Amino acid sequence: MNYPYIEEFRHSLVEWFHQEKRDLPWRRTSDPYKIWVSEVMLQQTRVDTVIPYYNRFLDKYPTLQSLAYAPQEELLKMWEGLGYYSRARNLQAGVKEVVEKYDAIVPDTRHDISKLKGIGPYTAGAILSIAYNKPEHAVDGNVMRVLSRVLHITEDIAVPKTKKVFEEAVDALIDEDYPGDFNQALMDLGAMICTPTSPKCLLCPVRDYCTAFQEGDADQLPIKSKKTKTKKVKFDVFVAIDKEGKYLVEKRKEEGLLANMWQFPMIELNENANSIESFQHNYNVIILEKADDKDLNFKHIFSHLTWELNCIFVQVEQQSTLPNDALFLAMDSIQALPMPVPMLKIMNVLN
DNA sequence: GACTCGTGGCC
DNA sequence: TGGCCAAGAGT
Repeated sequence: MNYPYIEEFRHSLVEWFHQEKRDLPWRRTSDPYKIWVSEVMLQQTRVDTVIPYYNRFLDKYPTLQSLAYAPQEELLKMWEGLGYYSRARNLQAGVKEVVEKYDAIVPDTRHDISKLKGIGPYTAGAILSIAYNKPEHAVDGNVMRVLSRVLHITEDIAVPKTKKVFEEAVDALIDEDYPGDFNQALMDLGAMICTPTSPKCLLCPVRDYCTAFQEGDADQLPIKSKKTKTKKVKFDVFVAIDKEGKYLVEKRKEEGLLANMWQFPMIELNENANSIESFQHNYNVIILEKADDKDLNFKHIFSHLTWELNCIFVQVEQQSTLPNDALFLAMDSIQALPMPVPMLKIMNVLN
């Protein structure tokens, strides 16, 4: 885009934003911490999903200090159902570093803020531009979609290197008087007008500057290569209750999928193994009775794999010590633990 | 650079 | 219904 159209583009975009921007909770504050929380929650997550989590989270942790030293189990419970749970752990680590190393002031340079856990190129630019009014790019999926159309960029946005093209484009286009509004305007435009399918070009404030609109191929952009299919993994899930009416639960490993979340014991189904024997052996219990009348069998689809879960409801007796991170707990105690959605589905059946 | 890491909504 | 997505970051 050439001068003077850049200036007209900026003005039209920011003016539209001032008129049409959505009233969102994190737009009612200038607290860098609260904007930080919102940006982390919004990573790969829809606005409508985030809103109630955001409100509850800041009610519980209104300041950097209140989050920095919160118990991790409580923190995960606040994040329960939101997904990508490492975000919560990284956010707390970053917040703790700000409290201890930066005297509880969120850094205002890309150099420093990018060192914090959980803050990558996008989140750094979002916080700097929105909270500190710094002219920094914040390129997310929305921005790549909008600018791929406006500037008719046809490189594959699934290739990481392509993001640099868009960052340089934002650097050239950004409104240095209103960088936060400019960045948010691109995102709101992507969410409300310049949508992935059926873009509302006739309502677009910058269609006069949009090459794809002129070419009539906005719905063909951006170019994005496909992903690979998800793998399937089968488990038997043992919902085991003892004589006191307590259920056997265990804490997952501290790294990887659903790290540190709680679950009913799961035995992966292999061709050469008996899951019932494995369960009794691994957890030092014997099955007294199996409830064949109950039946719960369902799939849970993650972004990169699918669980096929078959629940087995049993009464058990403990024979010796349980493995680490496994214990029998009463139902109301289990409900205070952070559990992933597939386990919450099982919990619902028990109530 | 390719994988990993959640969930709910949409068509 | 299955695939695709939605304000990415870590490894």
